[in-house]
Amino acid sequence: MRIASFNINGIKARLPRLLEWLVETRPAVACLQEIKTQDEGFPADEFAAIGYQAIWHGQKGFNGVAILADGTAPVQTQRGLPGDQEDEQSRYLEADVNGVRIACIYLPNGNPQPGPKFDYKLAWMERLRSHMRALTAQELPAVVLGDYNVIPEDKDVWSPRAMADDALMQPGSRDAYARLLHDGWTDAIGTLNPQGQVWTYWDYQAGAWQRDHGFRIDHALLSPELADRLVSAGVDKPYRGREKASDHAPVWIELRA
DNA sequence: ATGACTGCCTCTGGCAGA
Repeated sequence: MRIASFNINGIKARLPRLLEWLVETRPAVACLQEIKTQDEGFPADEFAAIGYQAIWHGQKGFNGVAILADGTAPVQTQRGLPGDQEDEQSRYLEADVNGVRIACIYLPNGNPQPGPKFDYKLAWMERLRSHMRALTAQELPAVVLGDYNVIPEDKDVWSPRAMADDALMQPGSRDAYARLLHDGWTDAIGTLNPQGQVWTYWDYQAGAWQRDHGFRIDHALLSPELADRLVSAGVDKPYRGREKASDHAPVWIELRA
């Protein structure tokens, strides 16, 4: 069973690329981030035409997440991250698919830091941790995957020096991410690539793709119940090099049965 | 070098992204 995540940076602009990727790699589940559309604009029919059913949480202009499942309807278990009634940003969606709890996240970027956007990021990460602890308490086979907007360690970025002031790799961001791992969650791609140097994002600017100036910010965290079933994990890197590509590449995990 | 690109909604320039 393959479960994938793709920050698509605009579902309208990216639809042909997205459909192509689904047909070519055929994940059982695909989590999408940055759909950048209101609920009414979500192209559910286009996905149904290639055999995927979907749930989504849109927002006008930016953010927005969705969960697609091959040949079955995702059963929604949560829409929006709990813990703050005031938070109206669409960054969290959760569903059960084939006995696995799937949480699709688009964690706040946090730049510029310091500042209110960074404070929001850290507060969001605290809320995420609380909710993930609730998931592990239920002893569910669960995966929380998506764009975490955190570079976990220096080996996960082409140049720690160039990125030193970025919100993605501040100690506060990294510590909050490390706490999730300490709680018992397994970083699938990180665990299978201990040497680092695996990227999931390359900036549009400054020839970052051509120079392979990337970093790893899209992650799949597995609950203890699911970690035992991990077979492999990876990045669909070539999709970053196609025409009209997203600035992220898709990431995926493969689970036993 | 206060650089570089892309998408969105549109006050077609300003914001957001990372």
